[in-house]
Amino acid sequence: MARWEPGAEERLREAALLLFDEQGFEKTTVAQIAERAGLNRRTFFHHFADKREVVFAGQETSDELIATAIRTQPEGVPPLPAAVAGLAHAADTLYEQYREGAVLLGRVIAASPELRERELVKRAALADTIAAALRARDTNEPAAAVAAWTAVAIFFVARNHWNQPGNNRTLADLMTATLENYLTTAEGRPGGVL
Amino acid sequence: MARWEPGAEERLREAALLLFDEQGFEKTTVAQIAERAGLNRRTFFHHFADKREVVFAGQETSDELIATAIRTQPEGVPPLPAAVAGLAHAADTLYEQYREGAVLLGRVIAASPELRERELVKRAALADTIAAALRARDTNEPAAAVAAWTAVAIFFVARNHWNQPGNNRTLADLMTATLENYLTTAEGRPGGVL
DNA sequence: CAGGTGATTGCACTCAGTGGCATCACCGTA
DNA sequence: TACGGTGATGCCACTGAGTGCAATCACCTG
Repeated sequence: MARWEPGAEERLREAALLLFDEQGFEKTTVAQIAERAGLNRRTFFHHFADKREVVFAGQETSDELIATAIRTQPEGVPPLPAAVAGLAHAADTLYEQYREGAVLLGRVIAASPELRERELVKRAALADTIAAALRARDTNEPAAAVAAWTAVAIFFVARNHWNQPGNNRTLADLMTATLENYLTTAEGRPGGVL
Repeated sequence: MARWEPGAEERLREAALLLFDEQGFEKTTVAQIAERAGLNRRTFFHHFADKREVVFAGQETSDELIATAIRTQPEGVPPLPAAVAGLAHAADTLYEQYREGAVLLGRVIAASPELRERELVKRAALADTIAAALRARDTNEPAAAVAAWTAVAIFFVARNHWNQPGNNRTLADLMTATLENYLTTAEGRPGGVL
């Protein structure tokens, strides 16, 4: 007989998400999360660096995958389409599986300023990864940074659609459409609404 | 004779910046800041909502100014150039005065993850303002969000150059140059005629 | 069976942030 | 001059996040 029930981390994550959804992130204490998971407050901090991390854990963006997906785009492809294509490829591999939990997750994050703040950090890290990959394709530094942030914006705009309860298009599909729409709209031509 | 020395808020800000620069943000306690400013710990929180805010206070982005600057761009101008032009116009009015303090401020923020995190929140708020202004110019929703984040990226890339000790170009000038460079290299349109 | 490993726990601590209340110069008004 | 309101400041006590350290104890290995 095991001394501890297995899956402590998963239990903590689940308890946290439910409590955050019920009471809000700010009104939920780590002690409550631990108690619902049948664990000690101290144990929570052995699994997650802080209270916010429990929401984002498991969403490792796999920098390696994204970077190589961008680097291996055909040579002639300009930076922004290359970044979006690489990101879309990686997104299909990484994100498509989370589809069920994504709605709850999105609601919880949207409801809390502190969690939105942490998500921005993830965004920035993603942008840095993309920018580095673009520089490796000989894009100059300022353009790489700007294109990276544009690609990230496209990713999150697409993800917000993908998150919608009724949606059944793939994330990669939505990203391509968002890029298309952005480029045609930015040029001032009518049409192309996502 | 006044009961209190005037300029408490300014004294707190100055003490905080110096201490952050000397010891780092994380190793500095609010009690230390207050003590150096000759004030009570509690008083600090009467002036600033939290420890991070003392760094960003006074950098109000004046949403109103930016929004109108974007909205009043000539009608034919497409979203991204309109956003950048409006932002550049507002930047000249708002930022050019802070030039002296900007180097120290930049160094302090760059050195602390917590402060970089807070700066991202300001970025996101700026992007929301810009996106709203673009929608008011009849840009469709997804394109407005993407163009807004691109404009913000251009702004911060330009600001990093502007922050450099040797620099003597204006922020607006650098923004225009960054946009120019981005359009010619990143989106794959020869000549960069957006 | 002895010893090491690792997940868990308990305790005590620092520090951010908050709420409530007291203080007291200053200002306007009677 | 007196009086009451205002607002910046100070003090006390509290909650809760996050940390350091040591102890526990099932399980594994030699």
